[in-house]
Amino acid sequence: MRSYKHPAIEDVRLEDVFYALSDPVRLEIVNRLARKGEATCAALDGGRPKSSMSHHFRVLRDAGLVQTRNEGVQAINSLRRDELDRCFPGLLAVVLTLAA
Amino acid sequence: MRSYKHPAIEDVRLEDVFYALSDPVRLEIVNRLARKGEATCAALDGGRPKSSMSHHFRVLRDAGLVQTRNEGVQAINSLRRDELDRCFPGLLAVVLTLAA
DNA sequence: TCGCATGTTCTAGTTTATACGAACAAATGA
DNA sequence: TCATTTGTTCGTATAAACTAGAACATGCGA
Repeated sequence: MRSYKHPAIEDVRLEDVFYALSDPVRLEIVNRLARKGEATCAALDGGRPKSSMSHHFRVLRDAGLVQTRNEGVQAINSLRRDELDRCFPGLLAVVLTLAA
Repeated sequence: MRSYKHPAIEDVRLEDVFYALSDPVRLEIVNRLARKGEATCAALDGGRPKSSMSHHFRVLRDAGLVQTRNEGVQAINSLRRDELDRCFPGLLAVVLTLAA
């Protein structure tokens, strides 16, 4: 459980972001992270297996939406708000408004 | 070449819209339609085969993004701007700004 | 009526997701 | 040191997408 790859936000394509958001589970994750600020993977599984959640978080990381850091034994996830706002101004706000 | 299925905009889920926009070809189509207002399928193929374009337009229709009507032998496509703005306020504007 | 143009539908092939169990890695605490 | 917890990685099975050719339907003009 160590070393996550986070792409430079400039390398993220708009299509990648849309793709990441096209799955209900991931859209829910983004929505929850926006409200909670941070959350572990386990806190957001809906009874889904760990491997499935790990997969979805990875897609979100690859799309530049989520950043993950380790804290002890757990992984803390949060949105890359500032960077997203800089590179895709307005997008996150609309997504969070509509997904709420 | 007749009778297209256009879902009621209320039945369209946000994920469906994101999914439709997650393909570069389709994002390009949406972008072009926004500028041109209307266009036939043939006008927007980039040398791609007709069947591929037909597929992408169908995905866009199913996601509520595009409406198609027949005019003689050709199919005229356009964005469902007003309906999208009503059901997903702000979304199209952001998409078109960022995809430009 | 015949031929042409525009798209759709069908089908197949290849690729790409998704889901999930099992094995594994790392950190923590007993 | 050993068991526990959290999450990753691997392998595999199933489902869905993308691409594209071929056949087909429709409308129009010659």
